[in-house]
Amino acid sequence: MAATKDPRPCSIADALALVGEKYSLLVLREVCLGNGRFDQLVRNIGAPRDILATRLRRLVDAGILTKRAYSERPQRFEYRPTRAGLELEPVLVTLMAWGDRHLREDDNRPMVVEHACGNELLPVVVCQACGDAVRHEDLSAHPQAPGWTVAGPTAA
Amino acid sequence: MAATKDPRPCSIADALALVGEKYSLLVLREVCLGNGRFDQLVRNIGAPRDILATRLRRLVDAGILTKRAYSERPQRFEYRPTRAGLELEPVLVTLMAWGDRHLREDDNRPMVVEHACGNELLPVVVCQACGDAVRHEDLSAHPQAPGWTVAGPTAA
DNA sequence: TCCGTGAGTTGGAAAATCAAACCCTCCCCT
DNA sequence: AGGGGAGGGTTTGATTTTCCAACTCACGGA
Repeated sequence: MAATKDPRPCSIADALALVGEKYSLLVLREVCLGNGRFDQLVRNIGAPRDILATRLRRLVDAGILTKRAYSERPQRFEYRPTRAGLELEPVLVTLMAWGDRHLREDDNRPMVVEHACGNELLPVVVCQACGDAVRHEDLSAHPQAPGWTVAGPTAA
Repeated sequence: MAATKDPRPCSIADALALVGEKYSLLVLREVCLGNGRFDQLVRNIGAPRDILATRLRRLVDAGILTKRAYSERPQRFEYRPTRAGLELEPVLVTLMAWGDRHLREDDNRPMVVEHACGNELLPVVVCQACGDAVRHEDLSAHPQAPGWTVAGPTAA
């Protein structure tokens, strides 16, 4: 999976190296929903069991999931998100909202998420400093390391 | 790439079916930075040229990228994000922030993004209704379709 | 004419995925 | 004591993808 010669140091690439493989983010979805058992994951995700076992090992090694026994004798396990894993949930809900908007005609969404405030969750990515929603035109990229060149209006 | 029997209708899965293949989101990163030419993409992403060609076709077909000629005679092309593509940028910056926080010791980030407000962009995913940052404990999932079962505190 | 650039395509070896079957441990039923 | 689950994986062999290097084609410039 390692992009053998990615010349760009990049946290997006690094993050995707951990969670960008097929099924990994769906595993996280299920685990965040509380469906952390192997057979649940197989059924709900539709992944081959061997692949799923590989992904789970990777995610545990990466510190995104933990494996806990929910029963000794017989030993039975459950995967749960770590804090780092939970912090990927905003990525999931943002991706879900994008899919709802662009991949479906209005309002046959497969799932609605409710926020503690009582409203349906419509996730918006904002700038922490000013609170404004992030729009492409308002961003400019500043590479900190060699290997980067950016063109156009976002140039350093 | 299609998960042949995913029993869960899910916009996260659908979105990942389009942009979840290896390199696709890195293509979007580059294109959002203004580096939309084939050879730039090859160099900056480090992907095999044939795979990249396949990904670009898929992303154009999906309406996430467009292919424009920036020169006739000789014909030279450039890929640019569509509106739908630009709306994935919040996912990218959120993922980048996660990688910066969890995958690097403090402050050798490869790239800093500046927001129009003058501050460094720290993306936060908030609930549009109440403005609060999204935290796992505040969410509850409500499946709208058959095939879903959720366990635990987020149950329907 | 020869070289270089941009934008891919082609061919074959190497790696990852898939589906189905299998295994092991325990528990329950009789 | 035997048989039948369930849970949590591993094994096997066929199918797909990826990977890499080399190649193509169209131009433009020296």
